[in-house]
Amino acid sequence: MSKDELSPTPETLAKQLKVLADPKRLRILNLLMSGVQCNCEIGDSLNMPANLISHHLRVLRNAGLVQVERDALDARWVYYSVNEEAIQALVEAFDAFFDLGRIQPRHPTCGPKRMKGKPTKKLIVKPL
Amino acid sequence: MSKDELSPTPETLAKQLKVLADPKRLRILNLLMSGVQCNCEIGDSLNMPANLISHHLRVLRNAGLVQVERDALDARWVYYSVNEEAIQALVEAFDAFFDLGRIQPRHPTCGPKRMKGKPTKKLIVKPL
DNA sequence: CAAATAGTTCAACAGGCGTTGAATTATCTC
DNA sequence: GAGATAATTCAACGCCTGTTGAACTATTTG
Repeated sequence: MSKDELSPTPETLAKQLKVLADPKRLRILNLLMSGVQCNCEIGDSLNMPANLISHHLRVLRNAGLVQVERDALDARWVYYSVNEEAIQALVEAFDAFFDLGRIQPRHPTCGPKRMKGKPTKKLIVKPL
Repeated sequence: MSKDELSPTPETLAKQLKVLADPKRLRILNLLMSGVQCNCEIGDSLNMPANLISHHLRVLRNAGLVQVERDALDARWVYYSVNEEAIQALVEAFDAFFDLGRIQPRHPTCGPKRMKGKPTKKLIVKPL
């Protein structure tokens, strides 16, 4: 049985995917899921300038995918971590949208006029 | 037990998500999964010019997410359909990358110097 | 208080890409 | 063959955004 969550609208899903559709942001997320959290550590691993990391982390934070903490002993250090609930919700939305169970058989309302009687028969022939 | 597929590299996943991170392309995919397949029908449903639809369908086709057929009786009509195997693989890659089971406990290699002994204790305090 | 450190913010540039309108191709009808 | 139809391709514009370097804030150290 396929998932019974209602799939999100294309607009909202596209907005979330736009945040993820960047290699460096995904590399940052990848590190965060591996337990790396210090901002400077991310910069070292990815060979990225600190300000660029700040920028991408801000995008991820605005999307609610990432959380921030400050070190209690030395407030200059900040630690980022993945928001598990948000990731969970995102995966569910993605899976619901692309659930293969949603795929319906073809039912075109247009096409050659003479096909009016039985419009949904064999097609193919030339793959273009 | 979580999925045992190895998660894709951030670069390859970002490339695939870039294709999906567009509202109109997602709306097209949404229609294709609902059984609508005629190019003109998509244009009617979405109030989009035909050439723009062609453009987006090309992007989706280059990504392998969509297939094309021509009408056997009237070759002017083309019908698009979702490539189920590609969608399946995409969902699996997405789920594998964002599998919460991948999340490791924090193990920072940097931080305040005096914390050298036990670096991974309580932090939080100010949410910034 | 001055210097150093971790991180953020700002301004500006450059490339990519979605959008648009017109031209082009391919096919079918009369 | 002429005209109509479905779709694609082409050229051009404009905006969004990732990137860069410098300035700025906040905090800690000596």
